[in-house]
Amino acid sequence: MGRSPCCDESGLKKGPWTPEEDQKLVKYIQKNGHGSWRALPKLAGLNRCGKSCRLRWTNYLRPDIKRGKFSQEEEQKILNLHSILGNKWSAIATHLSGRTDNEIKNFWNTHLKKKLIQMGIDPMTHRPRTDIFSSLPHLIALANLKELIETHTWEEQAMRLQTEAAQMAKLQYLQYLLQPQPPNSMAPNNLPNNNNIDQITYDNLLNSLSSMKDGQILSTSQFGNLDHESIPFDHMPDLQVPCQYQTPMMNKDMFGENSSPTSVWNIPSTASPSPPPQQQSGAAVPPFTETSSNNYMGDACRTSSYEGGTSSFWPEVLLEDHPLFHEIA
DNA sequence: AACCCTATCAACCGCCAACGG
DNA sequence: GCCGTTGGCGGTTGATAGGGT
Repeated sequence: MGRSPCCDESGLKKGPWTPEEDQKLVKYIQKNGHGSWRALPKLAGLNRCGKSCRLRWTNYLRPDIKRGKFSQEEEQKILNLHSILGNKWSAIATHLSGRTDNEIKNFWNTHLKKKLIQMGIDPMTHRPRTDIFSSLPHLIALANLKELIETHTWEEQAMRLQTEAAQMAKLQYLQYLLQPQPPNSMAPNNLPNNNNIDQITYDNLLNSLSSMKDGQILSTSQFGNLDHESIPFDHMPDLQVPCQYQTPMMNKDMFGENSSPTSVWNIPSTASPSPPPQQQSGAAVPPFTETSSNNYMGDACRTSSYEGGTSSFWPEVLLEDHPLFHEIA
């Protein structure tokens, strides 16, 4: 047993492909199909290894490849899929027609990963980060706030502080909504009896996330579509108490119109545990169940028991917990 | 203009599973 | 069942472009 020797063979060309080489490869495959990749280079008159030819074809020359910038819709889809599938780039690519796994991987590593980190969300678990670095943007904002105090009136400071607090609350709410939760979740008694956190709201949240520019720190305007009409901000303080919800395991546009029932984000209106979501036949991804949760999310989902419906999460640092907050206030 | 730094992405590397003799 | 071959995948690298100083 051993690695394929094809790439170790000396004398074969490496590095960027020339237009002539591309032409040879395309011409050959269009005429004969690729067949055995190992045999192809010789047959096509290329001084390359089969692996290099395969990669060039699948990542660049294939006629069905879509090039150019990723759309907001694609970006949102990648975020959704990555939260479920992790770094399974080829699996993610199957849901984005015309995009290669390599392209998606690059896009993730250069854009989306950074964006999530900026938001204080762990790009691997899609959950709020609790380490010191995750709070950096907030601390910087607070530092800026402190600086403002020295140059502004008390009224101006108070107004500014209020805005910052609202911003933090919204950030927390966003993070809370993005928090992966297990099945059989309990609804907190103190939330309104409605289903406001549904697919549309979730889509809005992800749109907010997607529309952020690289390096941008959250601003209140980023949540423009999350107002009192669409989400229960009146209950924001309650979000710090232990509570659970079912989470969306997939977005409706991920698998087309017939997505799994788990694509709807339900907040049960009673305190009784809700049944686990049922899987629809043909769903590309299994429903979120305790036994399969390892494949989806982080440890918390895997290890928690939800029979009794009681658990806690959200180890988020509150704005008022920060020493600077009191110093300013 | 020259240099440096950063972002981007095509291409490579190494590992692994599937397959067939 | 063993072993070699092959294709596929995810991680990483390095060339290049573009922006900033």
